[in-house]
Amino acid sequence: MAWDTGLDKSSVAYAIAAAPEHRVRVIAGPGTGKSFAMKRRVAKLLESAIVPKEVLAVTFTRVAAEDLHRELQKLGVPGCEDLEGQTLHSLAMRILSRKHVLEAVGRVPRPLNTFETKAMICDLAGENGGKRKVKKMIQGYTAAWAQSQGDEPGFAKDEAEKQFQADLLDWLDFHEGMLIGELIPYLVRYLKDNPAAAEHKEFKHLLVDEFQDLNKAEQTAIAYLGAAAEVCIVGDDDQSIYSFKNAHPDGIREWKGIHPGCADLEMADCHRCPTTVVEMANALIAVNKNRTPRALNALASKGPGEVVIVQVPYLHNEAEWIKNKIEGLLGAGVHPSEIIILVQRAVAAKPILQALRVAEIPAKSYYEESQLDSETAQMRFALFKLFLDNEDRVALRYLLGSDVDDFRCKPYARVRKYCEGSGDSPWQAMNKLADDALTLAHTKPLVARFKLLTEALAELDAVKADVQAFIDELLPDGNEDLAELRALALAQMEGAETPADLLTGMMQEITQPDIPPTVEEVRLMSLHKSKGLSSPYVFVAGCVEGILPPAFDPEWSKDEKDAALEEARRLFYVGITRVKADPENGRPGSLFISYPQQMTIKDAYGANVAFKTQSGAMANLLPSRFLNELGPTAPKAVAG
DNA sequence: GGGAGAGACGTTTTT
DNA sequence: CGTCTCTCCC
Repeated sequence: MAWDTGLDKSSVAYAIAAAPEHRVRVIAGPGTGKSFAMKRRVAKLLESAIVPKEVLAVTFTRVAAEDLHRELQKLGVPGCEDLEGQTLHSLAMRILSRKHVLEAVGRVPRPLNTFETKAMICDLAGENGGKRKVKKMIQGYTAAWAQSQGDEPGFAKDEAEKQFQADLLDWLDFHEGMLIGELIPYLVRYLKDNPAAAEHKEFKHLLVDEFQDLNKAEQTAIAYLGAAAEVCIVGDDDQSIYSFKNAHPDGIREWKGIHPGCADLEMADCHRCPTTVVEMANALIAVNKNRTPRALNALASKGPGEVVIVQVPYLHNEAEWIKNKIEGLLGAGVHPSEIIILVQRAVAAKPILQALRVAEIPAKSYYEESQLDSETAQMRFALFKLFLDNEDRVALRYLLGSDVDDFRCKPYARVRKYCEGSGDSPWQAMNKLADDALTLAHTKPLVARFKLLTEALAELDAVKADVQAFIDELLPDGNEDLAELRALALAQMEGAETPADLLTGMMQEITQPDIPPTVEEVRLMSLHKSKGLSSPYVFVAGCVEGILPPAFDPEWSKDEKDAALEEARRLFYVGITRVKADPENGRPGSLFISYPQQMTIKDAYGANVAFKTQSGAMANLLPSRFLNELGPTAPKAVAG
């Protein structure tokens, strides 16, 4: 198929695919068909004899990257099977792992899993004012990196922070690991310090999706990688919802000004939502002051759709109402996978999931704790890493303390001190201690723990030739906490000849549980996770002040509060524009917005929902202010 | 290194 | 309101 097959020459999609400029910015509202346009642009590139390896298509989330990848595979243009859709993080990992880059950067790109950082936090807590302070300062450190352009983080405002930063870097250096938040900044620093590096010319074409979700460091990485290439960025500042990772809508707004001669294109026809929803979304987002005025075009062919706004007395009534509605839909022949429920808080999601389960409606909640999060599973996973590489210092450090609250930080500090003096690695030192070739005071429990670990490793080693036996040993059948991890390993078994082959797939799964592309259930998720999805039946539940928008930190300035409020409004905007109209197939596009009058004080505290008054054990809630901002086309709220 | 009692804090998320 | 964290004491 030629890249322009069926493309109207006057359409924006055609203009995007064909834009000859070296810099192209596309602002594409929800449901306007940006992936379609991007695909066509890639197809055109391939047809003009561009080598797939020289095309870099990146997005911010893995789900989006996989979508993009799948879409690119389907192009049907020669070479498309070699195209990759990837996240910026996976690209950074790949580049930082190259030998010459490793040497230039001087840090090992071995990212710490969240559970592994717990050991690090304990090690750093003693000297740095406790765990809470340490966590805060880690946050500050990565935030400073994220906001920087690849200079030294330099966030240390006082002696305490300076000391902490030095300790943190020492720890990471000694343990040969990296914080996830350091990956992109170190890539940037490498590119900045090595202007002659081949990586600057690795790509001839960059396509960046969801540009509004990139933080400053990520934007800078793109700028370096794309300096000698043609760059096309796509995004929508009205859908910028990741300020907590320091992404900022200004990045995409200012991009045009930074690149003179940049083609600036806009996709505004909403091919997804029913007209009522488009009009509501337009009214809502227009309330934001800090934005370029712009509106989605509603397409009459989509029909008006169906919108219901309902208030219920209690949180559990909301669950009940949603369940009843869904039962009705399923009875009318709707498939569960056509329904998504968006809730911004786990407490609000829980009763809904329960109600659906009781009614035997297949449902999946992305708030549900996965077995992979259990401590048992994490320890087994770390043990696996240590088995594959005894010198994995992060894994060893974690395992040496993972069975106790303080991670044995004091005895471990003695071992580390010995290592730094002698040049031994922790693995070597622990072996000497275990063999009585070395004695260090107050390390008995630590050594006892190490002996348990080496026994476990020896048992794994004895069966390593047989992958099935290996899995049985590492993840024994019948252990409830390990069932999921075991299933995962068994699923990877096909084609895995050695234990090492197993790791890659499992690693992926444990660190970032997949959202499968095809689902059979009703899905419950946060508004963030819903980005990129669309569905004929969308519920947005728990629309009360304190959740949507969330409560403001009293420490914030007026500007900070305004920014948070505008982002929350964008989040709601993203949520309601998930609705997909398909009138020809009996799917008009339905949006159900619900909110309870009361929830228990316990839930309110837990979810950080602000409330002023209470009646008995119940907190009185206020309807979200956004419900009044949906304009004249929004139906009146009804009691449910 | 463990237990009791007081105080802080609570959301969304990227490898 | 509950859970995690810190301090103090043995």
